[in-house]
Amino acid sequence: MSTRGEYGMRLMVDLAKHWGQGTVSLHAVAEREDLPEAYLEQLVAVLRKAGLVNGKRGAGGGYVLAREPRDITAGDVVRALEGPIEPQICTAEGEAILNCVREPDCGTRAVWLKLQDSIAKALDGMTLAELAKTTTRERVHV
Amino acid sequence: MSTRGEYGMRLMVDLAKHWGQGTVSLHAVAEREDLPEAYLEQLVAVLRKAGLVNGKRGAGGGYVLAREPRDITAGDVVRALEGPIEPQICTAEGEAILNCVREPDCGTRAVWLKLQDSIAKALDGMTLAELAKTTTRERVHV
DNA sequence: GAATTTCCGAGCACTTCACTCGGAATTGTA
DNA sequence: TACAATTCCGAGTGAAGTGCTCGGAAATTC
Repeated sequence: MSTRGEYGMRLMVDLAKHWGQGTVSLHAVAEREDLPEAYLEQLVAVLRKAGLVNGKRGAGGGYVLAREPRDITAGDVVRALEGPIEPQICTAEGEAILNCVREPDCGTRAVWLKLQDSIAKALDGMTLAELAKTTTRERVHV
Repeated sequence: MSTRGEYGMRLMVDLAKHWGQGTVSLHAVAEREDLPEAYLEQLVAVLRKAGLVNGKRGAGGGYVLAREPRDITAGDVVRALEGPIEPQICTAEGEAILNCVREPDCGTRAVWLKLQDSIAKALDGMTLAELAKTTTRERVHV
């Protein structure tokens, strides 16, 4: 997981916190979250193309979540920024690609399938609405 | 997850399959698994330093698992080859490092903590013994 | 028309990935 | 003792990805 996912998530959670309050400029987000603004521009472009945010140009413009915070999951954000959740090539999400040359049902495939499933369940189970109003201490019990 | 993890896992599962049959040469593994032998050399060096395999030099030499297959988990292998399981800096395994500048309990931290926990549980729950004797179709139900 | 803001593309230093290569040290076998 | 098979070790390399910066065009509001 790179900073793309981290920064992007911070950005999206920030937008979720300001849901219903009109557009939010990247400048404001960058300052609040202490992130490089020019870099955020790149990331938000990807999120926009993925249909997760809408941008409005001009003075007083900014970004808004394209859907309600409760309808956007952490999985949506991660998938947009880091690509599909697939630890290995032989576990592509959606398609069943088998590239294990010698054995089509190699034992190691089980590892990646289970891992992928585990990651996807964890990320798809969290919505921006939850993340926006909850602190770590309350939510996570490791 | 890079090919280091994939190749390394295939290597370890192969060794597990030949557990009790003496040493296995990298040449044999590379041929069976259709992997670049010279590259495997690098990976197995890491696994050896991590105490997961033992090497024996000379003709008829090769590698053996350092412990019984049921005492080595997929998590051991991944951690050795890909580093500690930590999706973000702020979720280092073992230590509690907080580097979120503005908010020490930022909401996004919950994402990474939950994700990390999920990955670790999945990987630490699979042993080489299981993987060695089971095919994908039997084990995984996605 | 001027300030603000999103859009867009290019570029850049750095690191990692996925290897290859050459060679030394060790061990079994003929 | 020669030799082949191995593990060990370090260095190097091309391609890709990371994490940015920069310049500028287009749209919108005041």
